[in-house]
Amino acid sequence: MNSDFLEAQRKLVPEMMDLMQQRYSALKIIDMNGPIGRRQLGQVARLSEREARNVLEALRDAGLIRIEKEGASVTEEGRQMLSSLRTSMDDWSGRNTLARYLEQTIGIRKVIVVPGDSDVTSSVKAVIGKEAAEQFVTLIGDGQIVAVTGGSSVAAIPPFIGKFPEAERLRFIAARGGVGEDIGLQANVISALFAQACGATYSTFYYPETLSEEAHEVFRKEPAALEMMAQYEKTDCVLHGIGDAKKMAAMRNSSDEELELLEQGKALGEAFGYYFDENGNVVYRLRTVGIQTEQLEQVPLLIAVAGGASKAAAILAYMASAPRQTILVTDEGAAAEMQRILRKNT
Amino acid sequence: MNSDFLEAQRKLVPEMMDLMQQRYSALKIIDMNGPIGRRQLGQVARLSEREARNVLEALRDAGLIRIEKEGASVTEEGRQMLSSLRTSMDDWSGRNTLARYLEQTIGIRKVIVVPGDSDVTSSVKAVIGKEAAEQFVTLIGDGQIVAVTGGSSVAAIPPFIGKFPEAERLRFIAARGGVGEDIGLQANVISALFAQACGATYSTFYYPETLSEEAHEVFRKEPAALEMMAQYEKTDCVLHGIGDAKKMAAMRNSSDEELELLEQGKALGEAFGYYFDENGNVVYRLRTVGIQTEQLEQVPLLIAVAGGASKAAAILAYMASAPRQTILVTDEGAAAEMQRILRKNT
DNA sequence: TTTCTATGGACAAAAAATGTCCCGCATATT
DNA sequence: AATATGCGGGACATTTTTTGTCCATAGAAA
Repeated sequence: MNSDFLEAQRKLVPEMMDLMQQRYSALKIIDMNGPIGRRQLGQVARLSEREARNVLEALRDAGLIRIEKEGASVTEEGRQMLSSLRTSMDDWSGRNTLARYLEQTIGIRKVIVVPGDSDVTSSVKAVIGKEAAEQFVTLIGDGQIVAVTGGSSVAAIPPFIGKFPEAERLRFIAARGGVGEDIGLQANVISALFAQACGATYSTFYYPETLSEEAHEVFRKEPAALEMMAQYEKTDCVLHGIGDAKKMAAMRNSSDEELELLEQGKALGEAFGYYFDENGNVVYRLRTVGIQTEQLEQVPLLIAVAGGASKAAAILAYMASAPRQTILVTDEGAAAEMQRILRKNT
Repeated sequence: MNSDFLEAQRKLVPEMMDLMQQRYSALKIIDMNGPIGRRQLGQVARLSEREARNVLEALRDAGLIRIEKEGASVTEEGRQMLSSLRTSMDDWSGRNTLARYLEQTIGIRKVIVVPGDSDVTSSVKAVIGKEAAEQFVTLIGDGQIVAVTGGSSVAAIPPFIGKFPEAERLRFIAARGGVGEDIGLQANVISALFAQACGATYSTFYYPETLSEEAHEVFRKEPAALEMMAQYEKTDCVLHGIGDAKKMAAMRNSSDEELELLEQGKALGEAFGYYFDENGNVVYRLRTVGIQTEQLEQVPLLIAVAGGASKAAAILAYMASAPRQTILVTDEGAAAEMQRILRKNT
């Protein structure tokens, strides 16, 4: 309940959250470090002298701290406030610091961490979808080409995309040819869902995967295939999921030699039909028409969507070589696990 | 729960609360008035064109409104936010607007409305006390004389006054001589409670009420009485309750002629031993040494404390002639009833 | 006593918010 | 069809606020 309220507030008055967190953490620091002075607080909380002073004065006016010659200390009321806000604030601000930690460590544009773990609570996927939808709508420009991949994570986005002004001039395409059986999660279908959700156009493209090498050669030169490959060159935005290498291979009924390759290459993550090892190296790729990793570098808006602790390793594998402009929307379960892995490896 | 959180927030980031309310009410207005423009919204919400513009842009960035050629309208997400915040915000902001309405209508410095009704929930008295204590501590200066009256409302304040720097140099006195039987609520005792709570000094003074007219004359010239009256001249702050005229008269075992006078004069409220009618006229006053209404005008800090719907009429009676610098701390029950009475009389 | 660190005052410089225009455009009205 | 109204958005000079920074001074500790 409280958490909902915080989320709602973050929407309504985003400026407030910074201030609130600043003051709350200052209060915490004052509580722990006994009487503390303005400059000292500034150092600990990474605030300039003036900022520290402002915070201090605000807290004093609120009656939360007492401010005397030997420094500032928390009043009884301040202590009550601290304990009454502890759970919800720490929860919220914990996810925030987690997100910033990942942004810096992975080295990508932005990480958004929603509460929960989609492995445990399935509804968390919808929250990820919602957040991703918001990023997409906010950042997408006019008249652009958007490539989407398959997977349930990406499929969770369209329900949260309403009609917006620029939408009509967008074109959604599948980032690759068809996957396996589960038709609900195919990239083709999902691009249609997107287009339908916001009133945009879309191109379908079906690429039979289980073909012989010769058939592939022929197919690649088909007008439809060439057209698709031209679109990939002009792609402005990619919305994609990240899969666990083993699960993906299993879902795709991969051949024994494929499995062998993945096993030997220690593949962990999968995205766009590429399999990545721990260090982001491509160890295998599906033979299909689709967007290429080199092309990704040129795409200005890249949104990766994946959640659940079980996907942490896969996400990290892909992120090791992901373009800097990537935005990752994930959940607390995956984010926490990613942090644990990263800390272990250092 | 949510309401608690808002209260906590009001303490932690008070600057933002009006911003939040501004945006929330703007969102409500946009929701109701269909597509509405910047200037029009400004008129309805009493915002300048620029302010309206800022609010509009903030709401747009939050994805809560859609802003098109024909004006701004609420998105689905905005509608959800609206309904999810409705109860808590309306509750909170309702009390706020109630407070401002009373400030303007009564014409006093400040009105604070706490949630609840002390007639119904007795713990609300403590909240009033807490809020009054905060006002007092914030606004009281150094080395001042504070006069307090009796009554359970004022008695609810001391528990929330901690020791603060200026406290040692304060002096608490009773605003009048003794009241009736209930010793727990006598002004003398309460001044002692205040002094004890914050480590200040206090003067006791006992004035026997049930004396003949001649005895009064003599008593008034006693050194102790004269000393007390001199203190009243120098009083810097008054903390007082407001009583219902009839109940007070009954509690005081008033004589038949007194009751007759109160009845004829249509006394509604009581404060400092003065009885007031609907228009704030003094219809009767107790024969006792105490602070005078004329002196009140000179007192810079006046805090009136009273709650419960049943006291609404009494509060209004006193407030009709209360000095402008008065701060009233009351509860929702009383405030709502006061508003009803005021609206009926216009 | 000396030294250290604290607060609070002060103030110029920088940054942000505000009021107030105008423009082009769509829609409603005459 | 012509006109008027109300819309968003750009622009800009002018406040108003915030920020960085210095200094004076007062307790606490050494």
